[in-house]
Amino acid sequence: MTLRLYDSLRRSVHDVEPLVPGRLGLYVCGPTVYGPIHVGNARPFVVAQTLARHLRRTGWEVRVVSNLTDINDKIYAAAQAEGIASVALAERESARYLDDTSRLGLGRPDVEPKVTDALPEIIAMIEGLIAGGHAYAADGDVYFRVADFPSYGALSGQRIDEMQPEEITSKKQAPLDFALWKAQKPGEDAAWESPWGLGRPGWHIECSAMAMSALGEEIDIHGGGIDLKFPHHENERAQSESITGRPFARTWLHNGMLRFGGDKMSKSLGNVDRLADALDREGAETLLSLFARAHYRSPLDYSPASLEDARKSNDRLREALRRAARVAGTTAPAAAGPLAATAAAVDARFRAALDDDFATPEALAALFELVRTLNAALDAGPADPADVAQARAVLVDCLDVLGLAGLAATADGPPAAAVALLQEREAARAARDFARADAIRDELQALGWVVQDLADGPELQPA
RNA sequence: GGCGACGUGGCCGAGUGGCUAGGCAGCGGCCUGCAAAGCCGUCCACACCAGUUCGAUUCUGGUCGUCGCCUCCA
Repeated sequence: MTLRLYDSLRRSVHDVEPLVPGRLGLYVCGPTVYGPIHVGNARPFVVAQTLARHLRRTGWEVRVVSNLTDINDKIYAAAQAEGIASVALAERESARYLDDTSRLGLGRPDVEPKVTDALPEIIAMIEGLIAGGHAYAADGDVYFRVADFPSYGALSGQRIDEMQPEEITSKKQAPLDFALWKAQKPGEDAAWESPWGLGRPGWHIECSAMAMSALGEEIDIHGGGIDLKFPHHENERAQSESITGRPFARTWLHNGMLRFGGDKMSKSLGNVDRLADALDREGAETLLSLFARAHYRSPLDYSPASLEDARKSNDRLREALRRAARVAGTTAPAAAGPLAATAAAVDARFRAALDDDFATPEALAALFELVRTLNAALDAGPADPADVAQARAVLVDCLDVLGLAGLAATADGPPAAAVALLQEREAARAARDFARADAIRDELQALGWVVQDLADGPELQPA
């Protein structure tokens, strides 16, 4: 099966043709670390990590690179507001970003470069741009000459003559020119040496430099939020292609925005839910399920109702896995029954859906088909344990791609007190004292355990 | 104002020129002491107006509306 992805530059879905057969390099723009990230910021991370999991499962060798921008105007501002050194603030927020995203349980990108570690590459690239006539130094600053890059605007669909840029700053030669290097300004407590004096890189150059450094001059896939398309990715493209004369990214991958209360979730609007808070409240699985429910390019509604839906669909998956585990035992996967056949078909459909522009909703639908078939088989009577084990294995395997394998985890058993109550309830039921039995069920509920009377006896599950 | 995306059933959310998306919720049934879980059946669609077509939710044009970008932004 061929991997197909939507390329923002070509504005269509196309077959992915890797630079090296069997291998894919993926660069995703990470955060500027000036404060805690919100749930929306997590979307590109989740898309990249889950896409990589799918690709690895289907035989690709994948290298994910995602940067931390730890030099930026906002970092100076935030540090000043707190009265601490900007370097200290960036380090603290970098660590916090790594902690927060790690809690999603999707692992880490293979490489996570920081701007502060990439100054030599950045400076070399700026020198190259100046040498090639694509950029010019001006009194400690360096600017990229946009007029020098004919296809500027092609990625974002902006036309240079239609753009209404801010008024020209004194050192720029043209309004659209953007900074590659900025001279240190008063109040900025950190600066780096360069051929143009003390200063720091502009916003866009670091991604070009770090992407090339980690993945080469041409990269397979470059991703990020769609709000980065302009100017960030447009500028990255201009810089990179000016210096190499080759396409920078073979596929530009952009995820849609998270909507919160009808608007894009963003720090500037203030309608944010911090990722750490959301993880505390909802847990990683609910958030990951929510992300998977919508196609990565679509806007995604983040609301109590959508979280509730995500939680409940996880419950359904968890319940099916639990039922299957009771029957499956430790049977070796040598199954060939009808359920195993369905499982195989669903696995194929799951992979095909993700290969087709990473259609997680369709992939999820395939899994629910297997859930329904599995439940029906379990309802129908004694099921072949090997078949059930096979179906369960496929479910777990597929869910793992989405970071949801934890739904198969067996919870810690109930405490002795709860077990005792359950036994008491069984005695009451045997005596047909249903009032007593129901009262005990309420007590168990209060302890956090739900009773289910199954065909082969009662079972306690975490509420 | 410019560029782009999109408008699907009670809600969320896929998809397709004629053939079941899926989840949640509702209704009926089975199972159950009851409940939960599950299964079966079922109601509720493709913003509006034209056009193309044997046939459009699916293509074309227009209208209205929503969202994103054009400034920091995942």
